[in-house]
Amino acid sequence: MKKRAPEKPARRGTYRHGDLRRALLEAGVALAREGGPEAIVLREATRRAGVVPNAAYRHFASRDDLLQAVRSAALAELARAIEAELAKTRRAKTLEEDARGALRAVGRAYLRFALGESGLFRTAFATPEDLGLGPNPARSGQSGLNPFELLGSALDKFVSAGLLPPERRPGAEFLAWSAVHGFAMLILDGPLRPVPRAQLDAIGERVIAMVEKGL
Amino acid sequence: MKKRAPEKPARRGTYRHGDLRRALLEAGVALAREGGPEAIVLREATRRAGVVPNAAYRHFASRDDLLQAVRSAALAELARAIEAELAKTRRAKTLEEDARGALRAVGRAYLRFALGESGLFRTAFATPEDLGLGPNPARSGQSGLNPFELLGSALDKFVSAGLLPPERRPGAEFLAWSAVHGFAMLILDGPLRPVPRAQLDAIGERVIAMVEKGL
DNA sequence: TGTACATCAGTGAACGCGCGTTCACTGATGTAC
DNA sequence: TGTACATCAGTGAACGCGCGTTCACTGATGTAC
Repeated sequence: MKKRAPEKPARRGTYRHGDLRRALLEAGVALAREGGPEAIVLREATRRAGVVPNAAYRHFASRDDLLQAVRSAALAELARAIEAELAKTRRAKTLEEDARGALRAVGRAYLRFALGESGLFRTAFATPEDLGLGPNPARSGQSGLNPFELLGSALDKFVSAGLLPPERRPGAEFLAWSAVHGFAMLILDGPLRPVPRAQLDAIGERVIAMVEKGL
Repeated sequence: MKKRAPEKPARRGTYRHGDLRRALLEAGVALAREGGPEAIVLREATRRAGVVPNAAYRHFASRDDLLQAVRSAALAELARAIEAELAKTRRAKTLEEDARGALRAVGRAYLRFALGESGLFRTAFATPEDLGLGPNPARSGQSGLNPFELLGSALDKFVSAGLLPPERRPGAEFLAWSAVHGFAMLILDGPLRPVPRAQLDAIGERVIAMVEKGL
């Protein structure tokens, strides 16, 4: 029984909103954070922005257009989370330690984001029109790399360190990504949901170790 | 622009249907096969069964009740697919070869099912109330084992063959499952969707190899 | 074997829901002269 | 500096959609006597 805000706009004072596009996008991100992609509801976003429902159409062509914008924002937030974890781990003594550290950091950050921001995580992977492995500033962190590219650069280090034969480098992203992504999915809407967090973290470490060893 | 069947029941002759519960379940499975869990629509199932919409409530408490029944059927079908693949691979010379063969069979069947029956696959993992790793005849194949248990028994062979230290056996299902499940998800509604099938199969083999090596 | 009756599977009609989206509008802003 | 006007952001009202679900009903079946 959610209390429902009145359909009419909240008080605003000015006739013009000023920055409605940004307000709608932020409302969309908030909705996604709270309830995943299906919680991104045009009318609710306009309610939160204090504006009449159809006003959204000045800034987004459709509900899906808003969804895709939120999705990009979610990917960018994931990229920043990975970057932050990488920054904590930098500077190992050997190339090998450095490479291993980077891959584990990417994996850990990915899993932490999936569990801690599950709404945004699910939104980031909501069935997309543009699948977007390629460079895209709207989906990148401060480094200008998106999550996929960040994983790729960790794998490049594996090659540099001699831990991964160059001929197995192409496509290696998908191996690592599959393991960690699958684990996240089994938790988020799969059979691992009831397992307590501490135990999940332990299995998560094993998943990452499996990738490291199995690549 | 789907053509819409008339809401009124198709001709039937008899007032009683005879086996409406089964008919609704089968319609539900067909819908899931065609379009995944969200395609399981009560009214459409009753249309296909040639019955008025509310007749469904004689046999299912709600739409979700039907969904869960379809979900169990989908899991059972997955179990049978795995069993079929296992049956093809049986009888290797050594325990070791046998174990590896079993694990690869499970992985291959899982991926083939995910790609070939993506609607049922997604339904099998639609967010569940009963998460169901435990034994459940409605979700099992001929062996009486459900998909999770079939994976488990392949891993038991790894332990018997000395390929996996017994202390790492608990939870090993989740490692293997994560990798293969994640790969399936990246294809079904993730960034691997546009990749051609042949290439996916190749990466799939590498994912399974990673699990085998990384466990 | 025949009839009365309880059972309950399927019918008929109707709800409310909240959404995305369209249309014709109004009124604030900023630019051209 | 002052006014006329085009622009276009936000308003107001309304749709249709198809769904899941509820209610009071009808009519076939099978069982008890």
